[in-house]
Amino acid sequence: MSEAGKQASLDAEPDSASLVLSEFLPYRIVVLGHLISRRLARAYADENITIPEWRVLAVISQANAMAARDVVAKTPLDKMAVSRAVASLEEKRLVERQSDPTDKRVAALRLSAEGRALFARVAGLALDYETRLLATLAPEEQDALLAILAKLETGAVAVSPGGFPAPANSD
Amino acid sequence: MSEAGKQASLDAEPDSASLVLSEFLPYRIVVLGHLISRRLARAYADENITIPEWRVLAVISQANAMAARDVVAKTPLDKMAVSRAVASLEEKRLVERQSDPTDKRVAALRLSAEGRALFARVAGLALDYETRLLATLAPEEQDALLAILAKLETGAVAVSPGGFPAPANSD
DNA sequence: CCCAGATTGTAACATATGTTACCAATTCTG
DNA sequence: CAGAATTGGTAACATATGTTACAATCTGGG
Repeated sequence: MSEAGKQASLDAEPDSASLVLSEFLPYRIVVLGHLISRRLARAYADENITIPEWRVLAVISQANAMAARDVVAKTPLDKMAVSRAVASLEEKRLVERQSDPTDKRVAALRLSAEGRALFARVAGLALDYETRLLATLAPEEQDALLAILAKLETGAVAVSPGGFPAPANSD
Repeated sequence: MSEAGKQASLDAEPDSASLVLSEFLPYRIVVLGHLISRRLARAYADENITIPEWRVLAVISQANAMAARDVVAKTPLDKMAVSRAVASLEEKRLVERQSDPTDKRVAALRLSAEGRALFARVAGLALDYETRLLATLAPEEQDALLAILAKLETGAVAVSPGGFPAPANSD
C-alpha cells in the first residue's frame, strides 16, 4: 500500500516544502513589529495613552487642525478606532474638537497645550528609540533598510497569498 | 521674556525635533507587520483558524510531539494564548494531546492527520506569499534584508526608549 | 425643491487579547 | 520524607479590537 518506504516515518524531515516558522520571512517581520511596538509602548505607558491614541496625536500634531476622516486616511486605524481614540483624548483634555459650521458632520480636531506638551515629551523618547535602533545597523544597512521598506510597503499590498492581485478592500 | 523670536508660531516647523509619523521607522515597521499579517491571514481564514492557532500548528509541525511550554518558548505567544489555541485546535481535531505519564502536568501535542494536511495546504500558500513578497526586492536587497532583520531582532530587544538597557521582563 | 445615494461618525454587540489568581503536580532542601 | 518553592496549565475577569447597523448630515441629479 505504498511506494518505496515513503510512509510517514516519525523522524523523517517533512517533505511538504518545509515551512520553518522561525525562518519564515513574513512571520519574522510581523514578530519584529510586535516587539518594537511593545518597546515603544513603554514610552507612552507612563503618560497613560494607548497606541491608537498616540497615533492620533502624532497625526494631528502635523497640522493645525484635522478632521477624524483625515486621521483615518493617514493611519492604519479604521474610523471606529479613531472615534474611540479621539473620545478618550478629548476626555483627557489633550485634544479639542470644534464642530465645523459648514458641515455639521465634521469637527476640527486640534491639540490642546497639554496635548502638544505630552506629544513633545513622547516624541523625544520615540525619536531616541529610533536612533538607538538604527545605530545597531551599519550605515549602508540603514540606507538599504529604507529602500527595502519602501518596496515592501508597496509590495505587501499588491501581493496576495492566493496569487490574485488584491481584493478591492485594499487596507 | 524670550530669545530671538523663538515663540511657538502656528505655522513654524515644530522645533521639538519633529516626528513625522509616516517617516518614523519603528512605526513603519510595525505597520508593515500588520499589513503582512492581514494578508497572510487570508491564507488561513478559509481554513477557519486564527493566527495563534496557525503559529501553534507551525511550531508543532516541526517536531513529532511537543509540550505547550515548548510552544511558548518558540513563539511570541504567552502561555494563556497557547492554552487557548491548543484547546481550540483540539476541538477541531487538528491536534491531539496525550498526557505524559511521568509528569502529569505535561501533555504531548501532535498534529492529527487532518492537522498535517491543513498545515501543508496553508504552508503552501504562505510560502508562495513569501516568494512573491521577496520577488519585489532586488537580489542584493533580499540578502541585505536577512542581515538587517537579524540585527534588528537582537537590537529591538536590547534597546529601550528611555536609554536603560531592557527591564528584566524581556519579552 | 426633493429624493436617492454617499459620507461622517457613533452605538451596540461579538471576539480576541491581556492580566491576575489559582490549582495541581513536581522538585528542591534540609 | 515533610514542607517550601517552582512549574505547567487554566479559570475568570478586565480591556481592547473588530463588525454591523444606523442616525445624522450632505450632495447631485431630475
